[in-house]
Amino acid sequence: MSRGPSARRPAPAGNHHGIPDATVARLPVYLRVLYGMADRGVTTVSSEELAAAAGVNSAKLRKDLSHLGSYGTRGVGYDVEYLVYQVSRELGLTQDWPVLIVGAGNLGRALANYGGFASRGFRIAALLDCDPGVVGTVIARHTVRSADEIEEAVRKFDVAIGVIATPAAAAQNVCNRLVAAGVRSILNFAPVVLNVPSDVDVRKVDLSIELQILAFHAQRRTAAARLFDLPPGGDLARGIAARGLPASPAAASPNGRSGRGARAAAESRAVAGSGSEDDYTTGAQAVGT
Amino acid sequence: MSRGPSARRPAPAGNHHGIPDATVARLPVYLRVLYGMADRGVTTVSSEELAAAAGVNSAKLRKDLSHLGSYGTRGVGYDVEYLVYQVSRELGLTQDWPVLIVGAGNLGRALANYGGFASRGFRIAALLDCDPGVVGTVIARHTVRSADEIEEAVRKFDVAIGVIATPAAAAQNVCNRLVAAGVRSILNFAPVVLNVPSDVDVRKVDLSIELQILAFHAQRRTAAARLFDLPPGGDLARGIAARGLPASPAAASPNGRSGRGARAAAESRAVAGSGSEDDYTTGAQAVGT
DNA sequence: ACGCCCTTGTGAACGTTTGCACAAAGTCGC
DNA sequence: GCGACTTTGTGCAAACGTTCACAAGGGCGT
Ligand SMILES: NC(=O)c1ccc[n+]([C@@H]2O[C@H](COP(=O)([O-])OP(=O)(O)OC[C@H]3O[C@@H](n4cnc5c(N)ncnc54)[C@H](O)[C@@H]3O)[C@@H](O)[C@H]2O)c1
Ligand SMILES: NC(=O)c1ccc[n+]([C@@H]2O[C@H](COP(=O)([O-])OP(=O)(O)OC[C@H]3O[C@@H](n4cnc5c(N)ncnc54)[C@H](O)[C@@H]3O)[C@@H](O)[C@H]2O)c1
Repeated sequence: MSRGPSARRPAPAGNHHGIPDATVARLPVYLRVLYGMADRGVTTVSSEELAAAAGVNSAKLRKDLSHLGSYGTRGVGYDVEYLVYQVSRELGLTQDWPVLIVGAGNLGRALANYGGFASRGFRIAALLDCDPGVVGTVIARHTVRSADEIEEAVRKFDVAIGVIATPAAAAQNVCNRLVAAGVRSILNFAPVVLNVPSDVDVRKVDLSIELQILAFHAQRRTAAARLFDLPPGGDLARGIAARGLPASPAAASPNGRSGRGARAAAESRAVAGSGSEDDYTTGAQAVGT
Repeated sequence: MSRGPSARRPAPAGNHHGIPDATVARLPVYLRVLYGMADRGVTTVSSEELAAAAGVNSAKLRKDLSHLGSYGTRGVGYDVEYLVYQVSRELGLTQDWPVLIVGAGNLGRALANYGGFASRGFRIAALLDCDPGVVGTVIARHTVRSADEIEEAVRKFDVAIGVIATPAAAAQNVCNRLVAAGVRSILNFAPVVLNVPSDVDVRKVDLSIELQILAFHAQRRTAAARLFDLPPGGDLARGIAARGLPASPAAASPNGRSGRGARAAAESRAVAGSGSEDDYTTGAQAVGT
């Protein structure tokens, strides 16, 4: 697995297995919307309505659902309850998934306390940490166990999904142990590229990356706003690209005036070494997801 | 914005703006790896090495970097420090980004306490909550303010990025107020599809969706393992698709024996109404990201 | 000064995803 | 029972993303 390109069935015509990744990623959204509708007493929904609620194009929604089978009724729409069942089944949510959380720090605790965790069949099997001061404490009804017990916990609770919420420096090691213990699905919160065998499926959640993507677009927006302050063909990027770090650090945020005001450029951070205790890296694993 | 399809420049030949979204999403990973290398004293890196460390194909890495300009040296590779600077600049990280966090619960607190937050120029401007019991308390050196002050805080701190860490039921409302106050970049942790004007950029982080995607692949894996227990052309999905909920609830996990043992199917959850206090939905916004 | 060798940058092929548009299929009113 | 109307399911083309493979370019040894 490891959601890289590599393995994926070419999806032969009579496609019953081989649901596109893009579709799989949207099914949980549809499911959440469907649950909401069921709660409000809606019994039937058209692709148009469902698509609007999920924020997608209705054709895309129909194509997505068509991968699961023909569960709609032409002229009417989809039966909400029935569709909930079908989507749940396809996603494997009709069974329970014991989840092991490694790292009971800020994030691990938040996850353990999170109610929505259990709502789709994910059950916290155990919570591990290596800090003797934390081991033994109780978090959300779970007594934190020692990180030495990874293998034991995986076996004992038949853990299928491991969550890594340790500092980046420990993540690869924890990952290796989870994999060695038989875990094949890992959700990684540490900002590291994990190195895993190809049959292991890793997904990452990286807050910092999300913020950086937002920053990119935000910058793009304000850059567009000052579009007319610059020479028409002007290319400020290549202008300073004559190699050797830019003459003036301030070159990065030229002609100040912009919507949000060009704040003091934090050059030292951008130019040289690390920024946090967290930086770290090794190995290879698909980066896109 | 709202990273949906809609707006994106066709990227005319002389492409200097219009970096593909897929590339933008990977730049932060490259950046992190580069920082790590800089810390270890590496001064030069080839696309092959950098790609391996980031877990991507080297051709993809080169193409990604080529969108920023020609910053490599043939026969040699890339200068680490220089590349760090260029990627940072492209992402808009050479300026500071004041971030406003709304919702100081489990997650909001974890975010506020998170050190790596500040490492790329993201600075927590303020932390808001609506619970009188929480307002006034101090979290990570920030005194929690009242959620009534959204507009004021946005103005006062020149907030560009808003983080929503409230329960799902409050998210759309908070979002509306952030947008009205001028925030154009939002990171949403609540499991809701936010409805925003097209010039607002929303990214979501949804733990539950990630787990569900993992569960899908995990199920697929174990299904493959029992491949030979079923009739060759057998299609258990359509078998019960003759409408009307499946005769026997257990139909979802037929012939038990599978790698991980078919656990008690949580039918009640899968079939009918909601599962958590969180389910909720409205509006439209791109679902893929 | 020259040529070898290494690595970048990119053209072109391929696979995946999206969205349009419409025929097929079913419902509902009469 | 039938015809009009609604909505699904899908063929197709365009957009987007990934990967291969190699020519162009630059450093370095001689
Ligand atoms: N807190 C956030 O908002 C946030 C946001 C994004 C990413 N992250 C990432 O998530 C991870 C956890 O963040 P956090 O804020 O909870 O950090 P934290 O320092 O609060 O907690 C980390 C916990 O892991 C434990 N630990 C360390 N090594 C371990 C090991 N080998 N085995 C088991 N446990 C071990 C520590 O004892 C500590 O309790 C970090 O990698 C961080 O970069 C956190
Ligand atoms: N904790 C997790 O691990 C986790 C994981 C995934 C998703 N989420 C989602 O993140 C969100 C926050 O999760 P949490 O665990 O921190 O919840 P929480 O209940 O611990 O905290 C929510 C906080 O938001 C505050 N709040 C409520 N309405 C508000 C409003 N209108 N304005 C400002 N503040 C308001 C509450 O007072 C509370 O302090 C939820 O939507 C949850 O579904 C949480």
